[in-house]
Amino acid sequence: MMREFENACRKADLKVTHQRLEVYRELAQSVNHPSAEMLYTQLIKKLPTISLDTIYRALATFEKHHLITRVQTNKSQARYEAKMEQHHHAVCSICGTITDFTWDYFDEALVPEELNGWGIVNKKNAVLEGICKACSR
Amino acid sequence: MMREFENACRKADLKVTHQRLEVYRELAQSVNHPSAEMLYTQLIKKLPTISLDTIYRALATFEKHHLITRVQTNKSQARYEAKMEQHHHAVCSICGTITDFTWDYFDEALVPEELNGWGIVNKKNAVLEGICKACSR
DNA sequence: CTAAATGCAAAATTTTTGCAGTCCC
DNA sequence: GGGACTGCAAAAATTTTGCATTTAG
Repeated sequence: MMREFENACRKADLKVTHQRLEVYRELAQSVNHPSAEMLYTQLIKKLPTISLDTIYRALATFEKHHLITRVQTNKSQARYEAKMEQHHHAVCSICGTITDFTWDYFDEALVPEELNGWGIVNKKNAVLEGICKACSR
Repeated sequence: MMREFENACRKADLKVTHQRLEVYRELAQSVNHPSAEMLYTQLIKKLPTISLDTIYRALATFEKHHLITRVQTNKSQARYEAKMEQHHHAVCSICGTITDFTWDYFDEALVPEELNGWGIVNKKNAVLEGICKACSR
């Protein structure tokens, strides 16, 4: 996985630095779509000298080169994910947890006629909102 | 429309103030899913003494009472809309414009089995990303 | 060696809060 | 009149930037 990432960096003319590798590794291992701050809290344990702005810069760079995705949220903090395969999100309104899921039926659907003149559609995602099992007790 | 809003406020025990009415009116008239800042720029023309924090507070209050919606974006600024009928968004990656559309086929679809154990789904939305007509030249 | 990346500090942006005064109900 | 709301100012939270130094290629 890290091998793939390194190759993607080289292909994009990005230098493979220790910090970038660790930021990516931490993000890829996370299941919780972390923010820059959350990554920082984790990373500083292993890399005591890493700075928050390096993480911001790494994330922005990765996103620009489509190595990671900035997740759509309605919270003030930006959150990220390394998973690039087509998938969707279910967001708990109480705890804010974002759960990934796949939905072939949706992926195969054609966009409505209403959008025919809109432009070029590159990405099509579903966002569900509700209350997760854990919070509904 | 403003009448409806006033009633909704009373039902929610919210005082109907001049500022709140104007914030709501401006948002309801906007087609561009504005941010607090954008609303402020508009509103100050008519209400020279209104402050930005009042707008933030009004928006937060309206959202809490489900009178408006905070739109999911991957930009740092929060954006809002007054339209509460079920609809979806197409976002232009270049200019950031958010276009509303309806999609009955999607609305009627059942969520995938994979999500059966997740919890209670309250809302189901599609977000398309692409390049709008104007930007694709 | 050189351009790009990092760390530090400082600034910019966006949002929230405390408090005194004002206004709706 | 009383509690909710507003405006002001100040703070908090989040993100970006300038610059000297370090590092990957």
